[in-house]
Amino acid sequence: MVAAARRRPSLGRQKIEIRRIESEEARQVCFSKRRAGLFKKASELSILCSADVAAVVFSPAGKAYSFGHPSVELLLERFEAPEGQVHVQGEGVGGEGQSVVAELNRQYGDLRAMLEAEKARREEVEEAMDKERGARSQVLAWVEAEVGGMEKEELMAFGAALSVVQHGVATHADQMLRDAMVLGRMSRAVPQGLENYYFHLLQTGQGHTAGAGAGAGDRLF
Amino acid sequence: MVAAARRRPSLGRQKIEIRRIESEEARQVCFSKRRAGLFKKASELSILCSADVAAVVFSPAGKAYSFGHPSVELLLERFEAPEGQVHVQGEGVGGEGQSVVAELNRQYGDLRAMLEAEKARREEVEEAMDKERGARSQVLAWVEAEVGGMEKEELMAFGAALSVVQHGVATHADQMLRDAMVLGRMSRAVPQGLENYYFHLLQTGQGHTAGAGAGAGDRLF
DNA sequence: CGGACTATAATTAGATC
DNA sequence: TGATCTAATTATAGTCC
Repeated sequence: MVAAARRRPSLGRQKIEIRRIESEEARQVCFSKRRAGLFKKASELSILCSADVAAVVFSPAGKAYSFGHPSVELLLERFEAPEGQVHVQGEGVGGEGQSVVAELNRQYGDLRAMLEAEKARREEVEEAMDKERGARSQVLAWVEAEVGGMEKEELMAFGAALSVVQHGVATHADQMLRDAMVLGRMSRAVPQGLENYYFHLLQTGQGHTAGAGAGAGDRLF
Repeated sequence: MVAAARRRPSLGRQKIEIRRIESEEARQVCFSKRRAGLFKKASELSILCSADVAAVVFSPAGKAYSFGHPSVELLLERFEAPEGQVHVQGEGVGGEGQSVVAELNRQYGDLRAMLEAEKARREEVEEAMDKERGARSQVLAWVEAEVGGMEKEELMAFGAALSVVQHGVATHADQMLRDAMVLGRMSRAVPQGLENYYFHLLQTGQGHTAGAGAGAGDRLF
């Protein structure tokens, strides 16, 4: 401490947003630290609560790291065990949606745990989202209007379908646009300002059957 | 202030040793809290570092919870493949996974992979379900979170797809639900938000298990 | 990449409703 | 069983080795 002004050793931990870290280096450092932290948490959980826990992590580079008690393989096997798979026996078209809903509810049961976790993150995201405007708010407004008139049953189906849609969008945005065009006669309610893009990108398209993925939810969805 | 000495509201967090919690009740509470925390950490890791992460937890009662990005099953498949991976098993009950973690961190050879191209990473997304408001707001909340992280291009596709979905739902809500159940085996495409915290509920032993979820075929729409 | 360090952001044990 | 609250324990972002 010779110099008069001693440089502060560190600013201490800084708050960061939960979004991809752009800096290659920082991302790598963070990966190492958090991976270790995750495994530690997993370990503590298994010990404190006598629970079996397995965690697998693939680094961006492709390396695989894992933690498992009793062993990853064993747990994964148990997890994949088809013994629990639900078999929607002959989707007896005769049944009414209601029974399906009931079945769904039963299946998801404790899925509520997930909502719990999501809630936490949602709050953070919500904040950052306030700044966003533009096309986003348009889509939202549109959805809000549409959803507003749906019945529970429809809402569940909608939610399920959204799950699938979202994934497709994130993965193949362009292709999605084309497919969507072909499949739907999107002549109807389309967020303003977005319709132009549809036509703009429309070219070819082979229709696909829409499949919905169930979202999640204790009793809805 | 009635009494002279006001009892302190709480002693605050207490330090605990990492060993099986004897109290049945305390153990259950701890399990819930830490399970949520673990999944959150897993989610953050996957987002911050664009890493693929999967975690499976079996409660002492036998229920299985899981988190996976992109999906547990997809990652498990990859994990099974004999690549240059390193895994460790924690001893959980009775052991201290701590040292194991340290060892794991050290274990890394120098294998690079080709998985890098596969990450269709996304940004932050979270969904919160306000049970108080009903399914409607849940769907909205999800969409809200989803849309917030999309790029313009994705947004366009999303908007396009939405109109199609909306139409389909309004017309065949029941059927869509059914399709969702049959098609979705809750594996591949668990969309963000629902995807990030995509928990799977299993019941070792009896009853049926959950398996549903999102995941239409390889392509959706 | 794994450690070490500092100061601060997050998590969560314990008790309550 | 879940949500809250308080206070203390942990996890870590940033930086250097």
